[in-house]
Amino acid sequence: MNVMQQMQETLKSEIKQAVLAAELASEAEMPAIVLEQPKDKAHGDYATNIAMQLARIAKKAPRQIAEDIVAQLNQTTGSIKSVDIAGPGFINFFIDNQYLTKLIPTILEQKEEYGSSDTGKGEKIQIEFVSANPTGDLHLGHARGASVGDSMCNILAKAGYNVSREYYINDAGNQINNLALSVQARYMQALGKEQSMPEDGYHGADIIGIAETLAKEYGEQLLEKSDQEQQAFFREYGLKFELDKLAKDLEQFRVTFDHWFSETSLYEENKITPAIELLREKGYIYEEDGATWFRSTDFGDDKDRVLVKQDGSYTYLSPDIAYHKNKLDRGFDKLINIWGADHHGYIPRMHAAIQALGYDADTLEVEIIQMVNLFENGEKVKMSKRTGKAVTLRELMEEVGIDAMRYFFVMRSADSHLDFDMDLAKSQSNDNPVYYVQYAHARICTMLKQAGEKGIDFADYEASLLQSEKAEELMKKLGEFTQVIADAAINRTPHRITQYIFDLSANLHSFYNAEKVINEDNVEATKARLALMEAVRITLANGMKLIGVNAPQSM
RNA sequence: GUCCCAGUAGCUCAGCAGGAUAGAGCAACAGCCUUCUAAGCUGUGGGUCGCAGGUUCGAAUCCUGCCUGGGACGCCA
Repeated sequence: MNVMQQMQETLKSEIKQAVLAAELASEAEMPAIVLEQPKDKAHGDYATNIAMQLARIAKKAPRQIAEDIVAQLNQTTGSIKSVDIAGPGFINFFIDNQYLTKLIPTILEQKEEYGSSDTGKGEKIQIEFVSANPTGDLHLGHARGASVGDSMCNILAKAGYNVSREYYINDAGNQINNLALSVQARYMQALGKEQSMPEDGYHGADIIGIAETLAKEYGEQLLEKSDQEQQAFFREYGLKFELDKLAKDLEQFRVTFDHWFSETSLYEENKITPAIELLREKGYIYEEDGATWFRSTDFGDDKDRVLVKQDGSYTYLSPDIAYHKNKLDRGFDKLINIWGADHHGYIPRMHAAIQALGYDADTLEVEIIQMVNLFENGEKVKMSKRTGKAVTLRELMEEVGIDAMRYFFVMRSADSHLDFDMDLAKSQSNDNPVYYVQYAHARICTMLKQAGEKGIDFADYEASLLQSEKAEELMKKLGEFTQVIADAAINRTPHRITQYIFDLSANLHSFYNAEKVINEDNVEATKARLALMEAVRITLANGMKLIGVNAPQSM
């Protein structure tokens, strides 16, 4: 807890004591004390609506209640400068913000650790994200999922959760057979032979690339194998190629995983049938029309779901249930799946499965990432995985740059559709918000460097010299960082981090324009300002790291 | 037909475990570089928070219905 949070806690407990002392409510009736930061400075540094909340309990007019509270308030603690009653009954607190200067040594000392908290209390959370089929290139939607997922992991870890990142490899279904057939067809074509693509084949350029490599390396050798052997070969080769490429692209995108979990392993280790049998023992399974059904309607699903088809093969749901059972068996307190919006209809049956396995529905949390629309030259770019003409993650990284992409994909709330404006993301201009933030960081680096060149060492500084309004605003913003991360973690809203670093950057730029940091005629004040700058730099860098954006020394 | 998401300034979006005069960026307009990077700053204008009810001292925020846009509703994955 930093000084700002301590300050707020002190204030809350003072308010509570005053309410009790005024006999307005008993301990049991006491509502949660809400402190907010008013938008208007005339309403003080903090305000509470407690008087309105108590109106019904105390059966008095809010303004009268507010007066009773203020009369009982111990104003000598908590740096309270003055207290006002305003509006319908708000109590406004004006604080002596000198206490904020204590933040600076804290931040300089904690460095990369600043912003951490134990909010999560070590809760074991597994986050599964991306999990794109290894049948082609990652596209725009995956890129958003990867950005949001990775940022969420970083944020939760920083807020004290024990996070495990996982990628589920769909390497067992029909799509992999199609992959093998597609590679085979392209291989034949590469050898100059007439061969049409399978009906649900993958038309991406990457498949053509695989085939050309194979044609070059093996010539017509592979045709000597039996059709079955060829299938197996193309399947394995294609899968390995696609997986390596996925991992490499994601790593370049600054997204890594603790575990890559193979669907095939569920088959190989015979995990699926036992999972179904477990549900059968619990009475959630029945046979009908030659198929095996899961009675998911017991848990609010629209209809029951088939687990084993008439032909004896599993539906997709079966390995998924086995997979989630496996996750739970690994001892996670909570599972978070990050899915594209097109899979949201799958949520009720998955929640049903979790409950049928004997867990609370909210043990599994599904975060839905809404669709991304790509705009170029003011026009919407149509995407199609079938024709392979979708814009890929790799192309975007080359064309747009990773920093801008990572920033853009988390800057909106995940449940809003995102319009990705290529021209804006590419533009090296002040229209591009990622530069605004990076520029703030680079500006500070320049100042620190120049101070160093002038021989100014701010190891010993007196933070209390920071008394200007702009400096105070900056420090206030710095103090919010830990709580912002905690809120972003609890609410699973990584976009709050982009908002925060944008706001902090705005404060920095404003400060920069209002005050000259390095003034050799006043070395003591200069040192204090340099320490503040370093604190801002650390906080900005920590924030950018959470969303996978680089913090440049210069621009 | 059922379900999910969205509808807030000209545009793109925050705000939504209820709070005071609803915010930001872009666009428009007016200013600020002999001074640490102007990729910056300062200011102005701009809103029936989709519509209609309801709950409340108080609703953009919660509830109900409706309208519009997007998506999902397979013994596909």
